[in-house]
Amino acid sequence: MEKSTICPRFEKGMQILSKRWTGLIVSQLLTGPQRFCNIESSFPISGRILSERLKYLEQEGIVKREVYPETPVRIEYSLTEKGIALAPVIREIQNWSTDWIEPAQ
Amino acid sequence: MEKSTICPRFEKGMQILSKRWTGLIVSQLLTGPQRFCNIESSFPISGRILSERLKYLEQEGIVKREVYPETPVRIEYSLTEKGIALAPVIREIQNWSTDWIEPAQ
DNA sequence: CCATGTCGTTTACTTTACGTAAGTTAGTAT
DNA sequence: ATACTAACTTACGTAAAGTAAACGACATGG
Repeated sequence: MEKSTICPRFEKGMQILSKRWTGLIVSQLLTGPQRFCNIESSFPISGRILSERLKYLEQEGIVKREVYPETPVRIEYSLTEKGIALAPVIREIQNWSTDWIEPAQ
Repeated sequence: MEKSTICPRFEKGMQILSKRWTGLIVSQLLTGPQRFCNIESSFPISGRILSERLKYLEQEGIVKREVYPETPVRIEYSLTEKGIALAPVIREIQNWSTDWIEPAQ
């Protein structure tokens, strides 16, 4: 295993996107801000990993976490500008999937 | 962990792209057909995993493996039509990385 | 013939990531 | 007090990935 000959920014971007679930979480948040339990029920991710990923994406400046001290307290996750900028990536993955993945596995 | 409420094709596409290294392998092969050792030296992937991923991508119909019985034997990996169709996805990830990832980590 | 080298791949073993299930905390309702 | 929900967190087992060494096919050189 040697060092890269490719662009480190691209490598880092890929690293984020190729972490399991991050793409789906971003695509889900592109439909609008929402709470933990809503994301959790959108695809078969475990709560433990969703929690871990949201924290990671927050660190990467892609996701924003906001606490609304209502009653009951509401915690809402949304995309930052950096996260919203991933929309074209998600769109292209959707296009490719529609064109090249067979509907029935 | 529950079932998905999202498009299964998109979920499958995401699954492929969010497997570690697949995006980088595809982006490397977009620069042209090449052999194992060349891909291996493009980024810090281990030979064991590169071998595993190429087999996986071949199964998914994204990568094509061709053996040229020269001396020494040459094995060349290239993208299928399905693989080449990933170019816009890779391009958008590159754009996003250029715009949003800081050069020095 | 036997040692040496290369390429792609495989095996054995360790480390890290992920999945499952149960527990925690804070607030609300019954 | 008890029960319930949302959002985590902890503990633990399994699966995936990393490291290092070895393998088989072939070629070359002594």
